[in-house]
Amino acid sequence: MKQINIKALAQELNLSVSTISKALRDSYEISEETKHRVLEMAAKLNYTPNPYASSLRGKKSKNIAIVIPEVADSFFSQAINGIESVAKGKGYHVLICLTHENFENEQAILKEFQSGRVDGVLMSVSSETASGGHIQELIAKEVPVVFFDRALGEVPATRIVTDDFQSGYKATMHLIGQGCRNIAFLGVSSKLSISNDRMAGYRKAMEEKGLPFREIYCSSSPEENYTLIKEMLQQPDRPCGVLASVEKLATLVYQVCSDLQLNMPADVKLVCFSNLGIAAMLYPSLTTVTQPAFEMGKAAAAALLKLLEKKNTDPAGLNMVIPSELILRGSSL
Amino acid sequence: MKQINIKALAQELNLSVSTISKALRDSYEISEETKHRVLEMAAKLNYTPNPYASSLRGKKSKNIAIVIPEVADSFFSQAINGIESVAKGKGYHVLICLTHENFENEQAILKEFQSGRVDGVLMSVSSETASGGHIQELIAKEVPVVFFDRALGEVPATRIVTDDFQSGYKATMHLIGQGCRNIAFLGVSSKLSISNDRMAGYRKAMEEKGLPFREIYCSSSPEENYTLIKEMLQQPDRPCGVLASVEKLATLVYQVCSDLQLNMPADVKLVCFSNLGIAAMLYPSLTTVTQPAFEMGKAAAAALLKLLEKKNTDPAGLNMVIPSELILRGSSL
DNA sequence: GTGAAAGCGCTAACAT
DNA sequence: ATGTTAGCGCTTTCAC
Repeated sequence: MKQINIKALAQELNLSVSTISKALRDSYEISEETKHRVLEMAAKLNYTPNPYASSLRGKKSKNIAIVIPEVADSFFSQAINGIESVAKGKGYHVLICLTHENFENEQAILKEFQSGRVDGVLMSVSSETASGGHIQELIAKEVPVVFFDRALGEVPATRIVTDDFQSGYKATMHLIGQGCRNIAFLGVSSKLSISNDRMAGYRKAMEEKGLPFREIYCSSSPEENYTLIKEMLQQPDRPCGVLASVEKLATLVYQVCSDLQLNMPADVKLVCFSNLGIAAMLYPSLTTVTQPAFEMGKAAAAALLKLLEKKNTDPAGLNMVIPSELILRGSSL
Repeated sequence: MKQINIKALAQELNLSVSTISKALRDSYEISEETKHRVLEMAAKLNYTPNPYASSLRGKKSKNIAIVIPEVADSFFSQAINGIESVAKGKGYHVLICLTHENFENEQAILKEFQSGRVDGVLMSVSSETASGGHIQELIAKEVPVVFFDRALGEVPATRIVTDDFQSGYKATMHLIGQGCRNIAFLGVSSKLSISNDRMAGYRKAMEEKGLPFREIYCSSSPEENYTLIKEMLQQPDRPCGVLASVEKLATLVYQVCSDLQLNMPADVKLVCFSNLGIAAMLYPSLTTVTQPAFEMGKAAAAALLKLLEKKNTDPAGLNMVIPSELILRGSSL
């Protein structure tokens, strides 16, 4: 890297480094004419400020991190776009870090952030994350953390979520309305907020109708999950309705049904929390609880930037709930 | 950010900062015992080195960037995982930057990288990218660039691609074999290597069989593309076979067929370059040219790290082609 | 085997 | 309105 720096600019213009620095930052102390000359020369020499130097100096990196389990998920990829759209406007850079649903990875990433690499963190916890020590530790080092979608109850921080409970309830009621009495809930992990809230909604609906619960916790291994779901659908009293809490599980239900020659929706009706654009083109088309992914991303980023911009007041953070939408399609009709 | 630094460690242990620094980097100059003490104290105080300070000092950031059009694409999300898997092993951090298929965005991102923010760049150019000045400029500043999938011909750099020409040929031959004579090719942009190579394969096949070309260039606007595809499929001599060069276009074909009440595969047969895991569950299931996304990501990252690690010899870079696989499914049978 | 000191590029007091 | 200077935290000679 050969790099033009402020010193080079200063020499070129016969000015001091501080004048250049101030001019570049549009300080009121500098005359318009000088600013102009500096900007011109900077453009001419193709000057790009060294972000490490100013981060080191200013203790602000203008970087924020998105910590999520996976990028190959319709919800997360849309949420990323929402986050990006607001971060970019405020001059922040976005680091995307993947935990692969693994707690150790998540810990390592957050540990790394204690170094000051990022000014703040937006996160959706991994399905293995049961405790929030690593998050608390980061917050203690004054790096603000905002949860979106998957929050951790024990950590007092701003959280932008959707109405998981309500959606779980509505989705279940829909399946019951379609004649299902034996309905299974496919959860991701007993630790995960979204999974639990969605399940609580499911339970409420089942309870109201006097129907028995049937809950299956899946792991982060597709192979294991495939087996779990297959076993479930091979039983004599197999469920006729399935509510899948995440996209990856719905895909497996399709696969298992195909392999077992079960007919959707005749034999098995399926509803899934998903933002898949091609849900309508699946066979059968997939009934989804579609989350406001882009909006959630935007809201989360806005909340984080607010925390970064001003000394915030609210210690526990705000709590925002954006509703999801149940979109009925062939898999449950 | 309150942060434990080397100085604090030094005071705590009654050693000098340089000794600490050397101990942490496992220098041969430092006694085993001291190293041990330092490491212990570092762990105890939860020390995390300030990456900005060492980047500033060492002129190496240990960051690499992935510059891609979108993250909501099966190929890219798999490639990211491949890249990550090798970067992590070598202690590199990965920045994911999205161009949204926009040339100005791409320029701005690469310009930014002239600052030394990253040590190297892995990229798949946007569909609007026609010239490589911005890339050349970055390379001139000694930031190595490696292309994966979408390369730019005019820029001499390492490129990891798949056999686009061959795959385009094979896919077209398959459609012809299924009885299609009127086959349309949906390209992304006349500028894009992958689009052109895939199209060249298509042309070769069509030429061999004496069939007329029918090529449509799509934009980056889904709405425009929908209209384009709809118009194409509404014509009296509508194609009975379609080869889509990217995933996003295939989705639109499904949509248009559904809206126009056209039957796939009876009325329209479709083949698409895509890595969608749920291709088999679409209706009809989608015949795909599936790329070795993960492997390409790994290979690209490995190539970049090699460039970073040693003063490389090869100025034009290496050229690696990993073959794709044509997977026949319902949409073309 | 350990320490002192210079300096990476930038910013912000504090002069002038 | 412009310049001087001290340091952000780290690495790396060079000395001891």
